[in-house]
Amino acid sequence: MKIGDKREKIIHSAIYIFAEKGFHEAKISEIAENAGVADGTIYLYFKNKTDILLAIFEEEVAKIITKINQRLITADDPLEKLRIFVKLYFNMLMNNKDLALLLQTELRRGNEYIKEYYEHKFSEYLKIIFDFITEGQNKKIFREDLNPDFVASAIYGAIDEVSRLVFFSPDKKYNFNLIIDQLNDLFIKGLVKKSD
Amino acid sequence: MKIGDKREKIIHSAIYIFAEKGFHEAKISEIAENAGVADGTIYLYFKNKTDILLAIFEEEVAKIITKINQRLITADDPLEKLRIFVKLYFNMLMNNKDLALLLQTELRRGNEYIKEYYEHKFSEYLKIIFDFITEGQNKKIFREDLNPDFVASAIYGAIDEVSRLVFFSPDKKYNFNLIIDQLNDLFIKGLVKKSD
DNA sequence: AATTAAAATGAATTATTATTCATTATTCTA
DNA sequence: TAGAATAATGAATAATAATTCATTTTAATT
Repeated sequence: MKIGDKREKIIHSAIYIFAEKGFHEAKISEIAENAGVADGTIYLYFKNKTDILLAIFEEEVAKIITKINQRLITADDPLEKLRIFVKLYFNMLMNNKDLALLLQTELRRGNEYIKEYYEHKFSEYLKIIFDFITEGQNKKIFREDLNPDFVASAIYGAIDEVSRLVFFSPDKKYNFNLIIDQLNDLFIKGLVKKSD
Repeated sequence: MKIGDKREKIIHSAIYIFAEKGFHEAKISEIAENAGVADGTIYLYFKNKTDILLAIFEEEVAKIITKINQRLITADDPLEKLRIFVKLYFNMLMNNKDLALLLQTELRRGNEYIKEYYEHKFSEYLKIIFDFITEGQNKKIFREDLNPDFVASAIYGAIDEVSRLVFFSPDKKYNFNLIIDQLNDLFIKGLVKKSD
């Protein structure tokens, strides 16, 4: 086994077990078993249980933010940026269910260690949206009367909750592209029927 | 002290402590101390720690749903129902910060005991929105191409996340009525500037 | 192949807290 | 008001699970 592989394995087992049971109900011994290592081995790679959670946030969230930002700089129309963001972010959630559930539950906790992280890193997420909203307002494409902070939170929260609808309706077969289009449509055009 | 008062006191202390620390970090002894009773007393009113959490969900969420439904039947325009819902629900979150934080964190957990509750009771929330959305579509007020399930989740998630923005920006003084108006505006008219 | 160094193990330890229950206080009843 | 019944207490118990570390295994070096 390559160096570094073991750490990766532990991280991925932890994402899975944390998502499955929640941080506190997840036992180190379960993570170790799932990763195929001994309990003690985990402590060679991580200071303690919390340290695993923080490593997941630090590393995995950073990957996502980087990926989204890289894609967004290829567009310059704010409307297109919104569409790209919704598509990328929603698809990312769908393709990383365990990580998504973990972020959605544990990132919300009030724990001191997480709170610090939350306030710092989570705002980067919102900043991505905030930026193309204000850009759109400056370019007179988006309405200027809406506070971009509220809009950023609203869009983020909406995507998040719709992803949970999908996760918790395992019986239903959803068309992800349809969901993405409809979310964009709702944000862009609103609910009300156009009088044409 | 009146009969029943003690149970109420424990419930309210639990809401406070659970919201502050999270369910698992909250100690029975802390809840007892805050409520001004002995640790053992809590077990005269509740089977165990989880039972307190479930009681909070059962009782407090039921109150909210009842209140919203009672108010909604006084309106018949779906657009007005949307406005009423957003206003009532957002204000409820603002006026019950501890309960709001508790619902937002613990209701998302994957625990078996909560999952059962979540799937049953949480859907009642979404059903409220779902109903006036479909009503609006049937009356040709709302666009019919949007899946009302997605819209319900999106609206719920948006309000929830904006409430967290407010909770976690204690320095900023937000005008709640402005937020409510802007949320409604976003849902109803969308982001894009009207070409007039 | 022998020696040293690094990595991994998992049983034992430790710390934490939910829960119990023998005891005490309070309230009710006749 | 005495005696029974009910409610409350909180120190002791029990259960759980994170963490440690003496020992073993594997890898690297000469």
